[in-house]
Amino acid sequence: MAGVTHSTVSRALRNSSLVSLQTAERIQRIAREAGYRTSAVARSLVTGRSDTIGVVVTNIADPFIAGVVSGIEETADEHDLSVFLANSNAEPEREVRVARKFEERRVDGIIVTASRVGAQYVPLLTHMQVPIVLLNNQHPSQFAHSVMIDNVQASLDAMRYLIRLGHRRIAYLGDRSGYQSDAERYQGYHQALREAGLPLEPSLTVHGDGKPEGAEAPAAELLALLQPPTAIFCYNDLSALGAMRQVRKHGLRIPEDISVVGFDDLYISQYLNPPLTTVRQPMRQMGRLAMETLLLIFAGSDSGDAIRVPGELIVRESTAHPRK
Amino acid sequence: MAGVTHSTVSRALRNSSLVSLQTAERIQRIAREAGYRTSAVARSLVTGRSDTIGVVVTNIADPFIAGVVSGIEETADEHDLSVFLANSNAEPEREVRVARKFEERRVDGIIVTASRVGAQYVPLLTHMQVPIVLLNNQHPSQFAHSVMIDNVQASLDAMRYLIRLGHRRIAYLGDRSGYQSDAERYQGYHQALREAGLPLEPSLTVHGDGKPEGAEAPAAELLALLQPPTAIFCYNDLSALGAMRQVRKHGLRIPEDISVVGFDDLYISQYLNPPLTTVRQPMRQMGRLAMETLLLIFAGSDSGDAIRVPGELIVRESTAHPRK
DNA sequence: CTGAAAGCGCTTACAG
DNA sequence: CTGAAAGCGCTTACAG
Repeated sequence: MAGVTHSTVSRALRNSSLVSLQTAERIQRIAREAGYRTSAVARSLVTGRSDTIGVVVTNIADPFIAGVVSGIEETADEHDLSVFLANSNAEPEREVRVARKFEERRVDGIIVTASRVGAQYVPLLTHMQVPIVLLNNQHPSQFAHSVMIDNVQASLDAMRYLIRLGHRRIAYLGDRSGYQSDAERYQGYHQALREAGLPLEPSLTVHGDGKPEGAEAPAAELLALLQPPTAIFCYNDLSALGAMRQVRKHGLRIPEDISVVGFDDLYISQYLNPPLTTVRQPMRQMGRLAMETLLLIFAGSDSGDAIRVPGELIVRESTAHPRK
Repeated sequence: MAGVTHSTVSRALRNSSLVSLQTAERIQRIAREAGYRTSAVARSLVTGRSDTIGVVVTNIADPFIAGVVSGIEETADEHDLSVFLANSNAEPEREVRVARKFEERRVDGIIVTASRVGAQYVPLLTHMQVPIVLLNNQHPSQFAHSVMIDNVQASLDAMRYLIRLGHRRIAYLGDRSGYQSDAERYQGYHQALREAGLPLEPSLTVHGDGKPEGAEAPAAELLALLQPPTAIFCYNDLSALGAMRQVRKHGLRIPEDISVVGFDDLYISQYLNPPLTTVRQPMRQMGRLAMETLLLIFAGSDSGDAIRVPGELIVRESTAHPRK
């Protein structure tokens, strides 16, 4: 106690204009000396806002996701919001469970990255009291708010580039089928082939799981073909990593014998040997956009837009003209 | 209202034994149908526990840190704790600021990864009300609780391996000097040289910044030496990435012309070309240990130990016997 | 087994 | 500019 009440202290600490400058300063000094720290939980209870958001990710160790979270955290911090982080392990039930937990914690909003929540779960998420923004969600749904990379345009760009180099037999090494981003990237692949009058050969489309290990077997299949492809367009950089290893195992050189293109432009991709040609997803900026969408919702301007972010083809040394 | 009071509802939802099974079930059903979600913030206010921990990291986009956070989150989730995540950008003031913010949020504990908080800040952290565990902290300090990789042993192992291969001119490409992990890894380097009766040549020790870009200039210096090293022991895998690129730029081959060793064993290191020989830090497990230390403190068994985790040398294809 | 009461630590109209 | 009072949504002894 410093001679005043409760209320005055509260006002002094929040810099209310309803308190004289000198008492305010005195109180702040005493508070500092005593090591007083306002209880954000008590404040939340009365204000009804927690100044907190929840981020659910499939796996924080995935470098794409870590980049996105970095952008989210940065923006949240600028606005004095704290962020809860939870992994879903790409399990839909878990995703719903952690979202519910966030709701109990009275977060002001939730961002879900690469949501795996399918049709059966959407209602559970939709009926939550908390605004939700989806980033690169893997199931088309009626969510009002989302931030997504423009997969079709981006893979179209990458494919057109390969075709311009002279490639005629281009393979697509996808993610597990069924997810939206895989379907859209395949769509770009397909469309580019059609544009160029090239046949869509089924044996040139294979599926991994978005990780290096998972890409090795399908890449091997491709290389074992009677007429192997001269270029492989991969679902993401991690898949490209597995494909490249497999290419080397077969004694082939990149890009002389076969070109490889990735998707994401992970931080490390420029340091690979050879540096990887890929489509850049501006992960940090996408995280930022998702957070800003939430901020807009908090401010009441509920636009309800689905934001599409363009990808950018980054040409490096893993691609070249085909052999013959 | 379902015919009972406040208190009974609270008891029913928390599965208290002080309530009849049938009323409990009825209440739970009604709660579910009404979409009722307990307010964790109100609960925290009365219980005095938030079931929440804060994790401060230098940069979540760093793959080592993402691995650690993954282990923390996993363990926290198993114990029904939610985790706050904040980046410090390796700025000591910011680190203190976010730790304070966590204190306001009444987290039950804090884990700081790769703390950059130097001597002048330690008191600020020490005087907090919340238990703190440091993971790979970068300044020796009087913190009771810490989890650290055994840097000296690990780099000793790596160096002994290189010496056994026949290398006599081995360089150390470190982090910015002044940090504990750099100092300790250098110590292992130094000690191994002494053991083998090899001279400690100053020009063979250079400093980067723990990132690929930052390693390129010092690596170039090394390669420009009249007698360049036959092996480079790098502070971490990211530095090794930059060093390897520089080696290639100089037209040299790895490992035929020069061997490269990293530290961390990032997920992607096994997929590099060539796959990187490195010291594995069990990041996930280290995160888990930090969280378990916090759990122990919560349970009152305040051991006060500093945990040292051994590193493991992983031999891959970036190392070989020296040329001549 | 259930209810009535107090209280966790704040904020914020409402008076003065 | 400051104080007294109510209340945010829970939990938990205390009675019964």
